Amino acid sequence: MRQSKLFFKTQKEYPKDEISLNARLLIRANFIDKLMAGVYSFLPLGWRVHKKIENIIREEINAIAGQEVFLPALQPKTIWEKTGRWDKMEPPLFKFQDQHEKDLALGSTHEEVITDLVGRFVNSYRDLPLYLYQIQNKFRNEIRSTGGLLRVREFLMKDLYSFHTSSEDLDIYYQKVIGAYKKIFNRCGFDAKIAEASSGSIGGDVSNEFMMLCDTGEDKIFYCAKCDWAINEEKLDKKTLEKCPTRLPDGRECGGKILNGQAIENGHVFKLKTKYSEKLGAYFIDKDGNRKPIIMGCYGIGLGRLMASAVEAHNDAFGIIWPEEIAPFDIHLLEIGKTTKPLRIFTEKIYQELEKASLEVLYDDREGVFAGEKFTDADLIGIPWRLVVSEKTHIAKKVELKRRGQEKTEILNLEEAIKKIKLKL
RNA sequence: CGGGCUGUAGUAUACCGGCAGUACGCAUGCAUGGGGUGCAUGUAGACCGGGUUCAAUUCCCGGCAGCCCGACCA
Repeated sequence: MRQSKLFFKTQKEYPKDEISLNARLLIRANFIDKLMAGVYSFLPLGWRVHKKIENIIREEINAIAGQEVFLPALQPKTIWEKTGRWDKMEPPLFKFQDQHEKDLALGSTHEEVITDLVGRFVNSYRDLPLYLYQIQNKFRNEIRSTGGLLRVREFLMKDLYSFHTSSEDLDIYYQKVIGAYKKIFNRCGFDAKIAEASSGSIGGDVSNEFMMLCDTGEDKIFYCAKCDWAINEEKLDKKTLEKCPTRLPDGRECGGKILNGQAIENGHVFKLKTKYSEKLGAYFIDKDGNRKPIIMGCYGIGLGRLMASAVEAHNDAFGIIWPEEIAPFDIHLLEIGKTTKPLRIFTEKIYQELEKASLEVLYDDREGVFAGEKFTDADLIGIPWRLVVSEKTHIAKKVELKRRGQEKTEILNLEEAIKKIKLKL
């Protein structure tokens, strides 16, 4: 992508009135734009990051047999009344009426819709288990939006729903989802702690939150220094914890030291059991001919929040430092100094070679922009590798390679640089 | 929703009860070309409504909007 053509303009100042680090960086670096409190546009750079997160999630959920669907955001009051959540979810349910004064809601979550759907299609134990997910906009009439992208009123969520014939089968799949989630969060650049949590308005008796340690997080957790076990403070009814209670595969206790800190909740998984299936009439006939409610689980990840968390976790005084897998591009190619024809030909060739090597390149080909501004922009945007070309390197037939967040600059030829980048990627 | 703070060019800000200033941006020109370059010219602004006053961007009231604290939230 040629930067001169990119719909994008970094700002010289941080936005006033934004305290939240992710909002300050993402707005200033022009990844997102705020339309109103808790409602943001994703601009080309930001949308690329968002898409990468989306694809990572899709890959990992497909890998555990998830089938992607797309459910409506516009939902009738009737199904919400069946579960008793029409009144209970206000807020955060957005409610309004259509032309015919029929009550509607914008989906803040999709248990009702999916359970209604599955209930009408699943009749037999032979149809189960079933794993359906979507990546779709959720609308939440939050009392207050906070922390930039951390808590917004409209956002894309990956929500997966599983349907089983038994609790045992749910338990097995629940663990599979936890495994997939670990991979997703690792690929997005951080280790998540898996916290025992309370279920809130979603319900069910067991739930786990995927927590990223971060001083600006809204939740306080107690976590193990050795493994990924944790517990949300709200779940910890005053009993003190000294050692990690997790059972290792060999049956011993983990016994790791317990620490505490603030964390951001990036995902939440629930064992719903039959809470929704009973109310919405989602039953199946088992092997012995008995009619039983379907056993359910549900599993959510907020994509924008995940993106914000990555920014909160990876930055320095100069800007964002994207983890490789979710960076908007692999390489930021800068041509600096006065643009002369021979230099431009040299840089264009490098740009082509990089793309030929299947690398994603943002090419700062802007003319008349000073080196300092290009460097400052590059640091702010935070693409993992910076490749600089100038009259100096042109004469030497070399490029300068620097990794965002590290001091060292290397001067080498293009083939060596590509090799190096590919090894790290 | 309750509490607190705040609304001045695209952005960040200054001053003021009496014609609204600066920096960046943007446009044009010349110079320049390795960490937001220099000079010149131009461009663009008081959230909305009411009140007090000879006069309101400034003071008062009401809206609206933003941020922050509270709310079992992906």
